[in-house]
Amino acid sequence: MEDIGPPLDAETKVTERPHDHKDELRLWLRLFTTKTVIESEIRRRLRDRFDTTLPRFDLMAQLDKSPSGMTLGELSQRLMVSNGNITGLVDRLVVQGLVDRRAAPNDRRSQLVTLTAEGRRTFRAMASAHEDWVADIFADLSAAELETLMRLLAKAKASAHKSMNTGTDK
Amino acid sequence: MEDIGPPLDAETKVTERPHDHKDELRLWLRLFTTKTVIESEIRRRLRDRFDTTLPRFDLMAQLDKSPSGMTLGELSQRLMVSNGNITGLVDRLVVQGLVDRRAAPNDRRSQLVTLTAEGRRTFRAMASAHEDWVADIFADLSAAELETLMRLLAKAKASAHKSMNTGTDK
DNA sequence: CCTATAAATTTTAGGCTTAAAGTATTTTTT
DNA sequence: AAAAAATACTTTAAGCCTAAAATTTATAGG
Repeated sequence: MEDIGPPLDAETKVTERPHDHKDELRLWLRLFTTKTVIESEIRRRLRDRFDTTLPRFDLMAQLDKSPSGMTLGELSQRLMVSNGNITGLVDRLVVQGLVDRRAAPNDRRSQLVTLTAEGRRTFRAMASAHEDWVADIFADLSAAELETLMRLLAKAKASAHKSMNTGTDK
Repeated sequence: MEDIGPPLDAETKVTERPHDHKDELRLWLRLFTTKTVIESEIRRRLRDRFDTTLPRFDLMAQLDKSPSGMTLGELSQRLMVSNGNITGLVDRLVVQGLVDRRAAPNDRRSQLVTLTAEGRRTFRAMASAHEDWVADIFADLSAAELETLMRLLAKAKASAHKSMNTGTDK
């Protein structure tokens, strides 16, 4: 039998005897490693077959969905990365001739970024291969399992967001 | 009606008419963003409350589990990062006085890395807070949902590993 | 013993990333 | 209109990360 120690009063019980959170920790570790394994495979393929990187691919994917172009600020928000990061990423894509950067019509602070014709052609080829890679990576999961994962990950993300606002110490 | 084009022989059918893989793509995107959201929150808390980074925390976690120390090569494998990366991380932790680096007994090529007394004390405090953060982040998921996620992520990881070895073009 | 190969680590060059400070422009307030 | 605040972006300093080349030490074969 388990020794539960001396009796505790009601107020201190929870903090004195927190149930352990090893399961959540294990889940977080597994989420982390699963993502790492998949991501490093995708990065490797992008590099080997298209001589590009995941951040550049992601940026181009956003632009492909916005034919009229996006500002650096919009890209920063969509890709969830800092402004300064986008500056450098766009710089390198401009050098490669895959995107264009031009002044926004009404605001001289802003710049509109668009795919060049070559950028669009290149992206479409990469996206097609990428879709196949991902399908291959998840090939062993049934449609029902995919759906369950989608739902639970959404729930996890929502839970995480909630804990950021109401969390122990922000 | 859809024009399915000329008849295809059995061998080429699958590759000529792949069903679309948008679901897998969406799942990958969700896995990615879920991990990003959680990870950036954890990084922020590690920085704000302990003035450290996730890679350093992860490295110290490995050392905490190996009281007799680990070589740089072992750390590299466990953390799934390159050798050169570990060199720099250990350098910075040595400067901070959190880890020690000493020659391995039987092989002058190797070095054994261990937590210092302060490193161990510091890590234990961080690990305890970290466990609480993660529990908080996943608070809205039931035990059954945690278990399902664990299982499906393991399956996804296994599927990914398989596709790396047998994949379209390695 | 000597040479070739392997293993452990470091170095190098380059890219990604952030937070914080700085610049230019626009909008709001007074 | 002038001053103040906000917005869009760039720069800076520092850390993380990789692949590939280089260095040092160990091991194996002759």
